[in-house]
Amino acid sequence: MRDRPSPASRSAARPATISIDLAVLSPRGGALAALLTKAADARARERWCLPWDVLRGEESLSDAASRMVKELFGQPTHAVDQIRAFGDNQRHPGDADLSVGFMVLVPSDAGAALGADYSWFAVDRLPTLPGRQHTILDAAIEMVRSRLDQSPVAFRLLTPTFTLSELQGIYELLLGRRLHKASFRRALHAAGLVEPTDELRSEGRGRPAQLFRYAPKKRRGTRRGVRFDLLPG
Amino acid sequence: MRDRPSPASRSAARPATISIDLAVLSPRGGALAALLTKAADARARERWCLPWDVLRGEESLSDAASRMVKELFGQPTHAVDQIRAFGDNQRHPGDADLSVGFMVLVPSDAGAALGADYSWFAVDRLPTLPGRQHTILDAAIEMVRSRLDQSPVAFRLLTPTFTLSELQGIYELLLGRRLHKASFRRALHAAGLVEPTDELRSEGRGRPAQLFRYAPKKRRGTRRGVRFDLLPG
DNA sequence: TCAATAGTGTCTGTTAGACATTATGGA
DNA sequence: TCCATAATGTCTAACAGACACTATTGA
Repeated sequence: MRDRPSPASRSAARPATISIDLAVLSPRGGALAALLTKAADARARERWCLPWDVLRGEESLSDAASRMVKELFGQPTHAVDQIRAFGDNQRHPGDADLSVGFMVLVPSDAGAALGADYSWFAVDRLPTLPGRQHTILDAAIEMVRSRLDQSPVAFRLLTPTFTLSELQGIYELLLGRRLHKASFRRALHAAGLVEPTDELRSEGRGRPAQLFRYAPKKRRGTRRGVRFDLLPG
Repeated sequence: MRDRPSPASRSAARPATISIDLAVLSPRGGALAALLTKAADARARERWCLPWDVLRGEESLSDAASRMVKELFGQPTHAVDQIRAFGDNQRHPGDADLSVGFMVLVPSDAGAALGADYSWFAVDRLPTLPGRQHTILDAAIEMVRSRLDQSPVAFRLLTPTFTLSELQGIYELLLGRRLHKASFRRALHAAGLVEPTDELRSEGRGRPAQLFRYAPKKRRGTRRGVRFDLLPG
């Protein structure tokens, strides 16, 4: 590259097959879970893997991922975020040369119409996955955690209206750490991310909780990211 | 995807050519600059573009990027970070179906041996680039900015030893905002990222500055990212 | 001596983190 | 009534942000 690359060196290009792999994350039973699907491997054993497909025709990467999400969940379109490309020599169920991973966050009520080949697994209780897909899933989890305090990813894991305890639960799930309730609410109020509805929800015994919706105020004056108070543990 | 994809639908795969594109960033003349190279386009006009190459053989993505960096800069190996894959229908100089962008951060003294086909351009004074590479460069700049307070990217833009004013200059460059000197140093000390050497550097007139090196302490007790004080402006 | 840059001490308003208390439902 | 959960008020230590000052060199 110190000299301009010769046409000869560039001709070493090898056409490659590209897959799109989805890391679909959702809160299930108090834990962060990933959506896996059953696939028979070469020896006809049943194995679990991430939902994936090959990239078609002139389709763009994000269009392909959105199409797959629509096929999985139907009309309500969930946002997709590209993680990155994964091209090391790890195993992929489609033997793709290159896989582009996408992170999809869905609320706990999504996926009711999924077929029997699909199941949710808590991310700390995963079955064995093809090596590359395991890497993709790890990267997705790290991505959602790292974005927690900069972007409203938590709300994509919640139904349109939610209680503040549910919201706090999402943060605790992703941070793996208990948060302080009063400080959490104060920080949330300062961030101006939610607004109350006039509905309440009674959750067994105890005082009913007010329902909130995600309603970010235009711009918060402070440069700081939304940082929430942590318990000493 | 609600039903398992049929072999027929998966057979729609189209072999693709993949390029590796480098967004090499470095501080030059008080501004953040990108390394571009001259390339003749189809009509033999000279155009500038990011350094790129096709992905070869069984080479992994990061190996390919590292190889390109080594070819550009020689022995001292600079770290590479993948940005993401770029596959939309924007123009690429090699007409690659898919391009994987990498961010490379190099100090201001790197690149002395680069050929005449290479030149640094301040990122706010760029020539016209192929559309996809412009997108890659924008993503690289956003990436380095977003990582500033979470990971030690600033030190990769500095020589091994540096003055605190130089370090502060890097932060100001990337944040596009002046910082408060005393607060910057206090926050830096609290973060435990640097240690003084016993050398001084005299920079024209004024008191000579102590040289520091990057030496992160194992773990800072605070959960917070390294956040530096900002001037009101 | 002046100018210019390096580096430090201290003050203050804000807030993270913790405590305690009240509110409101179900069993 | 008791208990469980929701929601709010207040205290305190820590710190962001700012100001003012000292230190050390070249011109």
